Amino acid sequence: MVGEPTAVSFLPVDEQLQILERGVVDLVHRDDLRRRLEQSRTSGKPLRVKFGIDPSSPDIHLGHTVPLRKLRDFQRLGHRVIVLWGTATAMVGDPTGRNKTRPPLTREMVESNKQTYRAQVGAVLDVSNIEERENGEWFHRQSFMDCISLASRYTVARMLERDDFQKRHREQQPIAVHEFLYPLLQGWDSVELQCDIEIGGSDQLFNLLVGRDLQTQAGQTPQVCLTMPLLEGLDGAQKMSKSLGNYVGVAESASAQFGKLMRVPNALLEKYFLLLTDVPVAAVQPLLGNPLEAKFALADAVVAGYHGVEAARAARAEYDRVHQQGGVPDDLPEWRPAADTRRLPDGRITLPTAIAAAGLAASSSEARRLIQGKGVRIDGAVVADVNAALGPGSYVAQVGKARAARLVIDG
RNA sequence: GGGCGGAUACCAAAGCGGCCAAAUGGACCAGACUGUAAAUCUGGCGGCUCAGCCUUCGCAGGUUCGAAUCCUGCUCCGCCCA
Repeated sequence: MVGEPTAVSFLPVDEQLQILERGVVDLVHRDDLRRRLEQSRTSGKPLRVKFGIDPSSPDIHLGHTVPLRKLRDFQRLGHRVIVLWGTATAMVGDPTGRNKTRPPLTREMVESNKQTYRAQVGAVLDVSNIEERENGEWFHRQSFMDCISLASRYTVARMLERDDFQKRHREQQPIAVHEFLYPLLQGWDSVELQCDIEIGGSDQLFNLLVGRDLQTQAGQTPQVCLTMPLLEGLDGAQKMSKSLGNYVGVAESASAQFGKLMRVPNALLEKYFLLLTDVPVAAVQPLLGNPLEAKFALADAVVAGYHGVEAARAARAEYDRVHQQGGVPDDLPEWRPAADTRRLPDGRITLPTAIAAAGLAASSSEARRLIQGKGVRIDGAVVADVNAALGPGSYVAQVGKARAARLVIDG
């Protein structure tokens, strides 16, 4: 989705504030933000709003879009969005929320992650109208003595104020010295970029606040810090993350996104509406009375944002057919036996072999167990026989309600 | 630098010479129920050409008819003292 043309003149401050405060967790300080908005409106000068992205993983999901959407709000209101690629900081590794030291990334990994990331950020922001920077610009050319100088601006006691450091310290988990440096690096970015505002996840508050201190020391007006909630994933418990498998990817197909959003726990519906859609708060409440309908509305809104209204409609129709009428999904992945696929003497392929080879099960042993557990259907009929085998032909194989493929076996 | 203790499957954690592919809980998968989700119940949860066979209990050797369990060395981790 692409933003509307940049506003020529700014909206009244109260209207801007109303939009900007949606979903926000921390705002340090609200009065500062108001003052800055007033100044920018008077002077006609947009605010500089920074968001740092450490390209430490290659894909972005709906959890990442929460702060990105906030940036988009700023962008649409005519402010200057700065996406700061943490090419240097990604190699240090943000200790936030970690209970152990992050493994360092190589420069190559960082660069390739950045490329994929960048393409996906465009799904939320108008990337033709942002300022892109890298903190490698300054950190890669600074000397060790610069680093010492930066480190001297903050005390150990202040670093230890952080919950996660405190916890690790108390539990006698290791904290590497460079981890103390991370917040300083992030804060220094704000000095270099002369930010008016920095946005981050709510776990980033400490890092954002360090930026204020460093800016003050550097003679700049300290930035406004604005944090957004962390979004729980589909399991309803943990933060959305790729490694936990509880995510909805920005780059996923419309039907995949739709199906996943229909699996969001009811308890999270309101939060998802607030953070992932533009549906007015007042309009959300009445929807929640009927969780199923609300969920359809949510999935519609989100999928339409990434794939368009038509695709969302089609995804919904498909969902209806597949999940509510037990049908078969569109766009079945097609599997054909490879040359080395094991066959019976008569040329047939056993079902467990085919199911596993087609990627519907992790192994033929698992496929076998699934069959025994009545979890496998061929052309809509449950297969009970572990020793079933497929001759030439085309079959629709389904495992559970989510996995399906078309098996095409030649003679 | 000194003194202890530990490394078991995705995670946590039993086992301490055969009855161990390895208890139990969580996560996860499938089934029943449910127009979503949740709850509940059932089954599964190393691999294979699967009533049998093969590979696993930090790594490498050794003792034994037989080892996750005993011995030796190595690596890593935690605790306590300095």
